Amino acid sequence: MISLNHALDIPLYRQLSTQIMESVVRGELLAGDTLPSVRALAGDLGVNMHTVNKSYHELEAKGIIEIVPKKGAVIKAKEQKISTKRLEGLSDEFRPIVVEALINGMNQEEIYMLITNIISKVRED
Amino acid sequence: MISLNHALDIPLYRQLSTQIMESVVRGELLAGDTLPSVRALAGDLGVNMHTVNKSYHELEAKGIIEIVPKKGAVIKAKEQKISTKRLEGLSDEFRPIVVEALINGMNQEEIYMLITNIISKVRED
DNA sequence: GATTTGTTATAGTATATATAGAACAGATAA
DNA sequence: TTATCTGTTCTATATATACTATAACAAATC
Repeated sequence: MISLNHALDIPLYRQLSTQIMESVVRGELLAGDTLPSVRALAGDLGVNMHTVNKSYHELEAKGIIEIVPKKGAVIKAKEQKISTKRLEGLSDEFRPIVVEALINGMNQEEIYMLITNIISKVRED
Repeated sequence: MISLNHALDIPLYRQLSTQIMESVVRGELLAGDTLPSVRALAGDLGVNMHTVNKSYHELEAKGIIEIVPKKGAVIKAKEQKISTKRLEGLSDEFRPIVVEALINGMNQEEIYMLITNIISKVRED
């Protein structure tokens, strides 16, 4: 179930993208599955159609779904090997948070455990 | 040396905060050291005084520096144990990026290696 | 033929980011 | 003491982003 929180300082369209990605990671959404139409999902979530549309296009840019005009959004098969470019992008995103962890006194091992806990949580929910 | 990139979609004040935190992690800035005045640093970096001021207050909110009005910004001693609240905050920040890594085909071990590489880079620079 | 689809366009509001200039009061240095 | 520097506060402007709202279009579907 998807739930958006207007109180967070995380954009609604991004919250939606992340939750759809988590569903894919959990195996709830499989390659070939179709996402609801932008209007239908917007109605369910109580947000504007354009907000859902923005999320879908973000997911398409990440290579997670394929949007077929006049038809729908389909989950793509997971990639086997991560591209160097995407790996660099992830590194840039991880870096400032890793720095924050280090400055708060966490060592490498503790960061590993935090990552492990997060992966468990994602798979649980 | 601090360098801000106007082309990135990362706010200037946040780029500054992150780079100061990296200097602390590297041991270039030690507890008790004083940061340049907001006007002086703004002049060096070619940005507005308020931008530096916002960065300093962000660092103060994170517990990294202490701003003494009319005097300056001083690096605080590193905390020994991370608080539960801050750990939850870090978890929330890590989560969407971990999900992105997983969805791009990375497994736990590969994420570990990425973290290790990032830590090395931060300490090198 | 009617509905649904993603797309495109226009418009409005709110917030965030960054700049600019001015003024204040306290601390520091000459 | 005087002058300078400090962080703070205020007003103002410009731009970008986020979100909503409404409308219309053409193609696919029922």
